[in-house]
Amino acid sequence: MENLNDTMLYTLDKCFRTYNQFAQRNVRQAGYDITIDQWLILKSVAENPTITQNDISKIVFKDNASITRIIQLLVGAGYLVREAHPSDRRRVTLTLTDSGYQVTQKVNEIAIENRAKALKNIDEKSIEQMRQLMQQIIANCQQS
Amino acid sequence: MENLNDTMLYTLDKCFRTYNQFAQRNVRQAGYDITIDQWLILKSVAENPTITQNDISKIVFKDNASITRIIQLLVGAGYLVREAHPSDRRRVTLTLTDSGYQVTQKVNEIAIENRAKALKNIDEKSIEQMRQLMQQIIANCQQS
DNA sequence: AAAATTTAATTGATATATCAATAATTGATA
DNA sequence: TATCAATTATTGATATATCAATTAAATTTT
Repeated sequence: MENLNDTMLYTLDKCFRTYNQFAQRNVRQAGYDITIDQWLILKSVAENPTITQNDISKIVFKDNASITRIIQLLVGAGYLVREAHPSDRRRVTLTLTDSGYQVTQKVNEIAIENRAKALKNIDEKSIEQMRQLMQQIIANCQQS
Repeated sequence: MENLNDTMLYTLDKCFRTYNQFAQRNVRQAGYDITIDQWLILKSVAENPTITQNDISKIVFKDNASITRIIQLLVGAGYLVREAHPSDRRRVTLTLTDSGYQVTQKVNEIAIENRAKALKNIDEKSIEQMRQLMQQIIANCQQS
C-alpha cells in the first residue's frame, strides 16, 4: 500500500480542511456567531434575490437537504425571511433582514482578508494554473 | 461584492466536494458499505499498528472527537478491535480484524482507480506544482 | 381534463465536524 | 511525594452531509 502522504488528493483534503478551519476561526474571533457555510448562503441570496434553494445548493455544492436545514437556522437567527413565492407555490422566496445584510457584509470583509492571507506569497499565474487544474479534476469526476 | 465563482478557494471547495462524492459513489457501487473516512482510518491502522487515535486525527486532519466516533462504528461493524494499551492506560490499541483487513485492501484498489480517473489527462508536473501550491496555502493558514 | 412526470422543498435516519467540558492517567516539578 | 501540568480519549451539544422517501405543486403527455 502506498503512503497516504504521497497523494495529491490527500493534500487537497488537507488544504481544504486547513483553510476551512482557519477561515472559520477568524470569523469567530472577530465576534461573529455564524459559520462559513451559513454566510455563503446569505451571500448567495444577497447577490441574487430571486434565487431558489435548489439554485443555492448548486452554487455552494451541497445537498438540497443541507440547504433547507441551514436556512432554518438562518431564519431562526433572524438573518433571513422565508415567504411563499408569488407565482410558484413550490418555491420559497428568501429575503435578507437588515441584520442579515449587516452580517453578510462584515463577514465578507473577513473572508477577503482570509483569502489574502491564505494566498500570500503565491503569484497570480500559479493560482490561475491551479484553478484550471481543479476544473479538470472536477470535470473528470463528473464524467466517469 | 465580487462573484463567488471568481475565487480560487471556491474552486477548491468544489473540487474537494466533487471528488469526495465521486469517490464515495464508486465505493458504494462496488458493494462496500463503508465511507471514505472510515476507510482512511482502517488504512492508517493497517499501515501503522501502534498508532494512537491522536495520531490518526493528525494524519486524516480531523478532530479527536470525530475519530472516537468513527472508530466506534468500525468496531461495531467488526472491522476493528479496541484493547487497552499495555503500558499506557490512557491509550487504546487498535487492531484490524480479518474482515477489516479485507475491506481495507478492496477499497484501496477502488481508491487507486478513483485517483487515476480524477487525475486523467493531467501531467505529473502539473500535479506536483499544484501539490506544492497547496502546501503553501496550508502553511499560510497555519501561521496567521 | 385526467394521468403521468417533473420539480421544489421537506423530513427521517445516520454519519461526520467542531467546540467545550470532563475523566483518567501519566509526567514534571517543587 | 504531593501537586500541578500535560496527554489521551470520551461525551454532550449543535451544525452539516448524504441518501432515501415523501409532500405538494407545476408541467407534460395522452
